[in-house]
Amino acid sequence: MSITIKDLASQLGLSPSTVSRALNNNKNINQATIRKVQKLAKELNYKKNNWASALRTKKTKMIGVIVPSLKNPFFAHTISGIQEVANEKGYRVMICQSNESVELETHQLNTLVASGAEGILISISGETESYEAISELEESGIPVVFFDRAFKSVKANQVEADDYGAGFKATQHLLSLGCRNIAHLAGPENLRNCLNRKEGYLQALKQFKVPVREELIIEVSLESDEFEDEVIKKLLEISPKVDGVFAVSDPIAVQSILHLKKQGVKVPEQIKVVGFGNDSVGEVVEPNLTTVTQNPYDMGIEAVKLLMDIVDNAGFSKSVKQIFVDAELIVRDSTIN
Amino acid sequence: MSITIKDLASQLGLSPSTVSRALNNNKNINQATIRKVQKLAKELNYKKNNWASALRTKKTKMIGVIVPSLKNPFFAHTISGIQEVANEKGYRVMICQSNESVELETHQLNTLVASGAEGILISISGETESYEAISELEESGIPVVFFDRAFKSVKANQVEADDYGAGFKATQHLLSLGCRNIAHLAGPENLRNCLNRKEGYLQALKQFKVPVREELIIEVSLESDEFEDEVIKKLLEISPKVDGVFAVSDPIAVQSILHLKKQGVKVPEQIKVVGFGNDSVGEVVEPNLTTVTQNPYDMGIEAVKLLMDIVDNAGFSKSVKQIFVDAELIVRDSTIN
DNA sequence: TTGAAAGCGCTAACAA
DNA sequence: TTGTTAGCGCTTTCAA
Repeated sequence: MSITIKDLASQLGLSPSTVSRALNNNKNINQATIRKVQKLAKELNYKKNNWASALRTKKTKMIGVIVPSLKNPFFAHTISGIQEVANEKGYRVMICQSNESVELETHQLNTLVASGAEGILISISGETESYEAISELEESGIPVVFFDRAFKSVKANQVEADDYGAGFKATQHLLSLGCRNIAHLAGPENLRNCLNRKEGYLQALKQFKVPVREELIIEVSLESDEFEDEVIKKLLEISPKVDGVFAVSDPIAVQSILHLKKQGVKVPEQIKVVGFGNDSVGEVVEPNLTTVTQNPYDMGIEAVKLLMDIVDNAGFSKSVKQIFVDAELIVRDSTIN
Repeated sequence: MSITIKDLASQLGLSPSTVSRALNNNKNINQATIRKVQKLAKELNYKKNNWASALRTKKTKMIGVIVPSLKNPFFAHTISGIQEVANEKGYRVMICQSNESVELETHQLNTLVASGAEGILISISGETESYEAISELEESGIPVVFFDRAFKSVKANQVEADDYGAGFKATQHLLSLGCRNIAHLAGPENLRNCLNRKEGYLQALKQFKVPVREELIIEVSLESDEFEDEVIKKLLEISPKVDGVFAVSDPIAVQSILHLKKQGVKVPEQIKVVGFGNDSVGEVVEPNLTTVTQNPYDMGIEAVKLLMDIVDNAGFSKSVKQIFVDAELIVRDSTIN
């Protein structure tokens, strides 16, 4: 079929090992030979067989990434960061989606292992509650780094947005504008970062000595398609009247704004809204959405760097690193007029 | 390191070949043996080494996808469709981004080949002008299917939106609403689908006997970040006054609306705007954007099906298939009040 | 129904 | 600096 090292070797009257060395720019080899070999390789359009090489060296030069969904721009950006750095270091990246399903997630994990991923970056699905499948991986020597979403109870290598700080900043912003009845549209309880955003919200209230009211915290699905009129109705029935909303994500915040406007509520005059994540929709909705940004691209870069460090120093460092990527408040029209 | 067929064999007192057969559910083998082997495999958490297997069988069960950018939701959706079908058929998918650069694109192509992709799905970068690198692939026996973006001059297997029909529908919609001075914000000339959208625009004008005016066709970058005030200024200086805009993409259309509003122009009263692609931003901008949708998910599915057909009947069918996925007009507030 | 042996393409000791 | 040899883990003849 396609051309192999053996073919090159026989055409040049060299041994396969010499050709291999020449192709890999080995130092103990004649420069002239290198040129000769590489010239013919190019001519014949030789392409190295990565698996044969991987089989021999046990280095696949491949890492895996599992995200809940590529359709989420946040992950699209993270992956761009990951690929950027990985490719620079000569690593390929295999991207999988879990579609927020544990079953699929486990399947993808297995596939990645069977394909010889040297390390795995994962942002767990909303459903995932057990760390078992993943800890098994680590025991078998494949390092794992969590990014964006991790387990709340497990100490593991991870890179996260500083969700706590971000939730705090968002809420503080509303408080400093005079809001005292701030609702929080919260994400699922099992996702640590959603939880942390909520913690930030609670902490900010505490610091401003505003009592927490449970009815102001409404759990919503992260799928903004599933956003329901119900949520806004519930919100508007609360008394004393809600004057600020901190939403767990920008799409949710945008949906809220759209629904609020439909109900005749003026944003920001009557209710101020802050989102989370600096999604592009926030720049389009009117009023433009105030939000906190998580710098997904940077997060991807931090995550893959951490993973590569571990992969390169295989086995070393029993310690665990947790990196927080700073969040930043972006003030737009949905809170200030 | 990790557990191999040999390990299983020695623990069971069987030969590696028997174990291999048992794991692959070969028919010429005792059912009891199969059970025994698979039980132990599960116990010891055996994971097949895909490369070793690929090296032997020449079947990698892997296909590659190259897209300009994952950040473009269109491609994110297409890829979801691709992965869905591919995974169902037991294929893995390797996703690469070209970042709209030919150089990177070629590099990714090489990597995919070296990694043993059995077929490649590609949506070419805005820069790519030569078909050479890709035809080389096909000669070496790796089938290629283009999707969404292909070369205008080359007959190849491809799945595209019916850009022509979509451009026609969009323009026809504006014409039927009474617009007679319709500007077209066009994409780069080397992308066939951009060209086809323009052709649809031209054809619709012709059918309505509206003369084409070159100054109404303004070429813009596809990167909506790079959208310039200039474009709108130029647009507003044209006389007789522009009363409709057909933009090559939704982000461009949205940018236009935002800039028009900034200039005090009322949409749709003074200028009606139609986009292309049914991007989520279109549902958020005010007025909501009228657009034509390309069904990216379906396109991904069609493309991967076509590829898998070719891969499965390797070498067969010297003929070339071109599939057009129907586009559909979605009327919203940016054209009707 | 099972086993022995060979080989996919590559690389790394070791020897020359 | 180059060649010889062996083997990564798997599958597949061929023989038993």
